[in-house]
Amino acid sequence: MSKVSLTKISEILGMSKSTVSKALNNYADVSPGTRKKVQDLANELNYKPNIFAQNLRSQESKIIGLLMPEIVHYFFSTIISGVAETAEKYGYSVIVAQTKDDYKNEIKQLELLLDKNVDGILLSLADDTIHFNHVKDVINQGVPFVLFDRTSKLIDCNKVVIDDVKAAQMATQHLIDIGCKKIAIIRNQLKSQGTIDRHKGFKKALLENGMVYDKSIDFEGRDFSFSAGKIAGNKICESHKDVDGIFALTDLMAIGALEALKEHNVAVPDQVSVIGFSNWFLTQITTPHLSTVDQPGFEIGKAAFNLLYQEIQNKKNNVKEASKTIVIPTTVISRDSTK
Amino acid sequence: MSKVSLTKISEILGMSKSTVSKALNNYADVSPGTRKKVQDLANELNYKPNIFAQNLRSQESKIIGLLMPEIVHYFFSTIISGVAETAEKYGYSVIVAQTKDDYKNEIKQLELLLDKNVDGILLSLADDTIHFNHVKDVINQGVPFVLFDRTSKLIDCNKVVIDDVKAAQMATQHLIDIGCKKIAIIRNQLKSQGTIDRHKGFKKALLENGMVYDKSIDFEGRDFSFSAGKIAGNKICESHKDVDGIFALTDLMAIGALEALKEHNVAVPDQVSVIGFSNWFLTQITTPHLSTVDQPGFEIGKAAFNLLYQEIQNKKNNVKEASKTIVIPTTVISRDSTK
DNA sequence: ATTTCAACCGAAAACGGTTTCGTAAAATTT
DNA sequence: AAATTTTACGAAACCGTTTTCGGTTGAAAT
Repeated sequence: MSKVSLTKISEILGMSKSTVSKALNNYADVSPGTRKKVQDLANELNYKPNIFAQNLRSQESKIIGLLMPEIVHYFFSTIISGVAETAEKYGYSVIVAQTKDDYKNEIKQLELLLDKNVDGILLSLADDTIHFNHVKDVINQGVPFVLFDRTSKLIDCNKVVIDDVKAAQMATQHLIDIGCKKIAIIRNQLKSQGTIDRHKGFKKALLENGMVYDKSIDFEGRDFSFSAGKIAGNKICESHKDVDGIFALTDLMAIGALEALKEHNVAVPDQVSVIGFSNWFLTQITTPHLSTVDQPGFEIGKAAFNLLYQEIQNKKNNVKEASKTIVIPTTVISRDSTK
Repeated sequence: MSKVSLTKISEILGMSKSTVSKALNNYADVSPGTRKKVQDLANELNYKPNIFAQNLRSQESKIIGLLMPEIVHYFFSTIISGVAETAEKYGYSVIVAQTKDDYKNEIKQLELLLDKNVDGILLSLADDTIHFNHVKDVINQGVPFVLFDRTSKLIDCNKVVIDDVKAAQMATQHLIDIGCKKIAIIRNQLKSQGTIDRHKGFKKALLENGMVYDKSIDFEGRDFSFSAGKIAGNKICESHKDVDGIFALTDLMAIGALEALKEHNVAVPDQVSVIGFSNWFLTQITTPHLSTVDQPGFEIGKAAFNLLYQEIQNKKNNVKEASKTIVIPTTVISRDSTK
């Protein structure tokens, strides 16, 4: 409990704290004898340098901030995991915070992170964020900063994303490949870039395969939820019996549709194939197990930290680099809901 | 970008940094005139006190560490959320780390948190942690410390838990109340305290209702997984057709059992009722929706932080308090898998 | 006119390290 | 033996705050 400091050690040994510091940090200008004396005593007293003092001197905390829409969310929790594990390798710790998809809160949480003097910030934008001054301010202050997943073209900075267009296209292509002739899409309002791009990818796949995009089986839910998926599923069962494939923009919507199909005694995948998006854990335990597109959160988190780390190094070395965007590849995972 | 410090402000205004500091911190011995001058300039220059210097002075970081077995885990993610939201109210941030249920890693992560000089630590023990010296060391160092969920009687400190015995008893009682006469239990090895207690609660409910505990329908899986639950479910369908109720110690096992029942065309809940444990999100979207016991992670996290905060205050004020254990109430949630 | 007492401000220590620079002693070269 | 270099150490500045403790004013009280 009795905090042992550099000064204390120097007093015990009767030398200056400069020498003690140098002995512990393996400076060349300290004799082997004194070095050993210092290190032995330091070990004996279980000396740990006071990190607050080190922070003050170096002006860095070795802590980064990770801010995202939700913590209780499979995808984002895999991102936390990826960021934390990667950060640890470089001696960094991660402060985690959530915006609850609220613009005002995003501003506040960003402020809180800056107040802690984190060495850098990783952010996934809130859904209703349409002004970006708070983000640009952070960047202009010179704080290393990386956007991931929910990004914006209006912000010039390093980013980590997936190719939603391509991913959605691949998912749709998968349905086509297994023989689906009439494919419905279940989605949210075309607000966020991700939704827009997935929708685009869906239509692209249809086009490239000479199929027509039919607006009447393009279902727009009020959100990304299970119940929104179920409502759409019900409509399909009731009014569009010729649909033999469903692409839902989220796993949750897909599972909602699955339940609707079950209740209408529509066999999956025999009568209708269903594919979701994200590869949440729960897709492995539905009946039938849900085909989906893997959106690798761990990899995204890992890449985001690595980019941020680069920025931190660049800042130290006073080098400027142009912003880049890393695209993490996605893969279609075929399970029992498509065949 | 040009960092504006107290000293800089004092130089511009031609006064001492003591006065500037006092003006900003509303000390009494500074005249209204100078106070205004200082505050105006501080606002104009967008002055933010350097938190590293403050940390060094106060020897506190306003950051706590949250260490738990897994991050990608519904229950634990709700705990992160509860801790983070509560901590924010008191100006604290939360560093999140995971042990991956590994004893060695637990030691390492604990060390890393201490190295960051966090003001306190919240820990949920790894499954294979059976020696507690690393934990006791932390406590003996005087670091505010609270155990939650996975705790140990061998560690004397503040704790936040649920009453597993009672919760399991209530779950079993629910099955009994709806008319189940032969209730199987699906569980893991009786290793962790949680498992032991839930098993105890199960037997207690049977006893209190004059029912016999039948060892042949007590299924021990190799872990808490979906597949372990499914294996048990299969055995029930094949060799114990008289079973009309299943209590699984985790939701995942319950859902595995559900799948097995489905594949054997056993109707849930008409022929067999199933109840799980934890109220993971996915219980709301299975078919049928799974009855379960709510294990309120958010509340647990909230209570854990509040306890830790008390400890931090007590440490500042040099008061010692006896350790206490807070028990967060659980409730049975009846859905479609029991009736 | 002297004492008393607020009111206001600043010097300096403290928090605990790191790092630059100067210098004395020892070792080496002329 | 003198000049030069190397080795080993310490003084002191610095990072940016907070806070104690005096001290200097001016106004009020005697």
